Amino acid sequence: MAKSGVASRPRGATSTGAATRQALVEAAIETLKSEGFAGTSARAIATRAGCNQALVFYHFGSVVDLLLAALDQVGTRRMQHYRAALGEVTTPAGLAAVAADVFREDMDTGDVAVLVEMIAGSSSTPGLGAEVAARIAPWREFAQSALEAGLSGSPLGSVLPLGEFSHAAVALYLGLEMLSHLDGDRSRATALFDRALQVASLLDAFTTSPPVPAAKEHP
Amino acid sequence: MAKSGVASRPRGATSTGAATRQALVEAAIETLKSEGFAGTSARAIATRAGCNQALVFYHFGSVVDLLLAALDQVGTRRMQHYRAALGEVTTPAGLAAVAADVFREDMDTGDVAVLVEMIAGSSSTPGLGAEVAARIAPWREFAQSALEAGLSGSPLGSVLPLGEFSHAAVALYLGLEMLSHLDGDRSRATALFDRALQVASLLDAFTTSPPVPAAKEHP
DNA sequence: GTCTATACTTGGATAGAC
DNA sequence: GTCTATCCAAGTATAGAC
Repeated sequence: MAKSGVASRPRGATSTGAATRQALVEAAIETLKSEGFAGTSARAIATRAGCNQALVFYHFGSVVDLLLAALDQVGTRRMQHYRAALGEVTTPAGLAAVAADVFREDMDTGDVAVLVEMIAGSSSTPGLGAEVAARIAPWREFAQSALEAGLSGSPLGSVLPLGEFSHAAVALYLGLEMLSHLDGDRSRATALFDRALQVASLLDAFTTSPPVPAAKEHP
Repeated sequence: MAKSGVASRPRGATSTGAATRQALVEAAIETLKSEGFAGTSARAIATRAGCNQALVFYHFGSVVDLLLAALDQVGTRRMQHYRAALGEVTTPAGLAAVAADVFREDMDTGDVAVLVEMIAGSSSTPGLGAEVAARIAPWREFAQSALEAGLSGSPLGSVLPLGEFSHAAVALYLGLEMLSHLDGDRSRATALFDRALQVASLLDAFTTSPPVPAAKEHP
């Protein structure tokens, strides 16, 4: 009911405040990445957003609610990107290649660190755990559909227990991010994805891939 | 220097203070498990230990130093237990059975949650990351020797890149704990270990190996 | 060694001026 | 919508009595 239409805002004013709202979300994300859950206070966020601490409570009511909004943002952002990257993946090697790519990006952006910090931080705030869990669930579903897509051509697809594998995939992803972030060394994780690509390519070779209309990739 | 010998303590006195020191470490562990890194303050720990908040600083100098002592304690404790459980494992199925057992225990005790909280909490305190990383390293080494032991009889042992796999194993372990702890649902993780046991048993069957003593217990 | 008391800092949250 | 000012709770850490 508030937040209503058209917003006849005065000349030159800094928009409707939606801009600062967005700035706060973005600042919350960055603060979670670099300072962790324990270091992400209303003051720290506001400073990074270049605005006043009180605005956190005006726009979001509380710090944790802002943090959840940040988690939502990073979630939908990454999910869109993952879906696009998954694109026309139909083979194990294709899946592995995309996974390696995407993981490398996630190391660079640090987006997954936001997830990790929110999960670990959940223990300290009553009720937060359930909220975070609800926002993690889609990732498991996505992982499963990715596995299905990548193994659709392979006999493995109908044999492997994809429900359990998808859970493992999410867990592994989070664990790798956590360890890489800890010592700042992503080489171990990338080496692992390289290896996965090798194995997947081997799988491809064993699978008679009949149609596969020579992809529409462009160089 | 300090902490010197023999401590001719008065009759009936509560030992030399080593007892409260230990109580503080134990309380720190429990607080990390239930309140998370962000919720683990000197006051919270002292309350749980049944002593005064000032003793944290008397015995450990700072909260983070106590937390690191707690991490050490949980680390050596679990490492001892893991080594014992690994015992005479020489086959994939044996390894999988032990791993499932041990993970189930870790879910119950929550010891791995301490690791996870410390890793995630590292971001918020300068210098803590390196300390924690140093204490994680032994786990990767242990995982590797466990894999070597479990695959010693199998041709897989000489083919698989154990260095990379051990890193993945640690990451997976941490990730599974994190997710299980989040929604309080350990069924997904245990289902996964059950599945691993099936696969490992299959591997055993393909490997002509001498009579092997069966796993110690089964449901 | 352990406690009480206290100094100082930071954080969450609200009221009110602009 | 945004800022200043402020209240209050909680945290780290130290000093000093017992």
